[in-house]
Amino acid sequence: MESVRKRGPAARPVGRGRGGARPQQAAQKAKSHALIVESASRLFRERGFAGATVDEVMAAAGLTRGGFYAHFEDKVDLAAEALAVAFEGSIANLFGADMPREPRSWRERAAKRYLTEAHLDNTGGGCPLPALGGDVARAEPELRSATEKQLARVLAELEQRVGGDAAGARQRSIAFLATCVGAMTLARSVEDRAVAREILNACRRELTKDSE
Amino acid sequence: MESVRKRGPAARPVGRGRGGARPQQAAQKAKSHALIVESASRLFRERGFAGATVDEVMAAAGLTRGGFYAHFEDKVDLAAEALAVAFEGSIANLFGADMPREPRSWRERAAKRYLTEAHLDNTGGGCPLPALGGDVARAEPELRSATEKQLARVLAELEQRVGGDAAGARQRSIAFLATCVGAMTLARSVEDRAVAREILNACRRELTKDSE
DNA sequence: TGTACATCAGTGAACGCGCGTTCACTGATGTAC
DNA sequence: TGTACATCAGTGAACGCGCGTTCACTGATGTAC
Repeated sequence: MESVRKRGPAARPVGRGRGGARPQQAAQKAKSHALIVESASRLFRERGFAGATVDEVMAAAGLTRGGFYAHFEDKVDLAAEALAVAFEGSIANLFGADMPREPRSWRERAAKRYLTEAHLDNTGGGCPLPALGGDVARAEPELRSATEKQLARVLAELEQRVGGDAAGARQRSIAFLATCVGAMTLARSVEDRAVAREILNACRRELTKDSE
Repeated sequence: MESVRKRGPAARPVGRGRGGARPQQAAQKAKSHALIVESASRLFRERGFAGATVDEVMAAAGLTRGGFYAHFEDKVDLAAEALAVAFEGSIANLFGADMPREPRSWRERAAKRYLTEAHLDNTGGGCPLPALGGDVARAEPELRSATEKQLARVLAELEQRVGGDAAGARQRSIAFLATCVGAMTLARSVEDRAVAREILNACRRELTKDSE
């Protein structure tokens, strides 16, 4: 994970001699692929990129290790896809159709959803930023580029929801997200549940107070 | 690092037969000990607990691997000490005698110091919370207890500096710290320097704006 | 229609490597007599 | 004062283990003729 990656065209030699398309097999493979990525997305968030092994990810997807490299160039490649899937879930959770559109209501609902004990305990299914931000910071540039792209999406959505004067919307969006991510990071870094709760509650109140 | 630790009294058998104290040797050992912890503190922040090996830490301290277990029970033990040293530095940096005592000035100086490119690039010498928060969250409980203790110190200092009405001081302190930690986490998670800078600047402005 | 055959997702043993940890040893220090 | 000896910080080879990755193989699928 730390080391440089051997490159190469990885030329998938699809020289099918006579046969036509094999949609059945392709569909099966796509299904397995998605299963592997979902398993990885959860396991990586729970244990970090280095803490979850290729073996464990494949086993969680009901497969064996050997098949892995027919799906991914290497573990970093998997990490990039797993990260994207994790962001997808987070974005759907915070900006889905079930969320209010009025800024003040949205902020309250979003902060209540994010800064909660359920999320604290659900690292594997939660926001990838507190779960993997530290890992991404020291990983391959490709993972930071992937994160950057997803972060831009999150911020674009946020700008349409935070409310307040339009001029400061982007600044407030960034700070809102930073506070959420920092709060979860801090809350998960302490052992005492009461302290964790206090951190989450303090930030929730601060993010939904009137002046904001 | 993930596994449970073998316990045991680790009874250092100091049954000195005839000799008295050996202050020279003890002093030498203490010096080495401090060197190892400082090297670890930097390397762990840079690469994570799993990313820096016992070998590398000892080499950085000018020693060889074998001596390690005369200083520490295991790698987790080292991590706990390294974490404490990192917090010490961060606390000195934000609450030292060279910082203003007036709340508004302090906030400006603190945010300017923390949310800066120099800090962004200095993971190994910077705040342990964005650098190791994610690692601590999934590490041994002992590391979370250590973090909790240090966090309490940071918050106690913060409460005396953030300003505003006394009733909300703790809440504002927690949110202030969360925003700082989240901002650095986000900024380090993207590849484009301009984006990182925007994140840091947005949070700095938000934390020092008038209404706060 | 039947059959030979090409394809390919997935298997599982094996590889090389690096990690945390152990342990018999070394050499400098300084005390006891 | 001199010398034998106990102490102990640090050395470096070795250990067992688990990781990411490779590769020859299997068995199901479905096409070509």
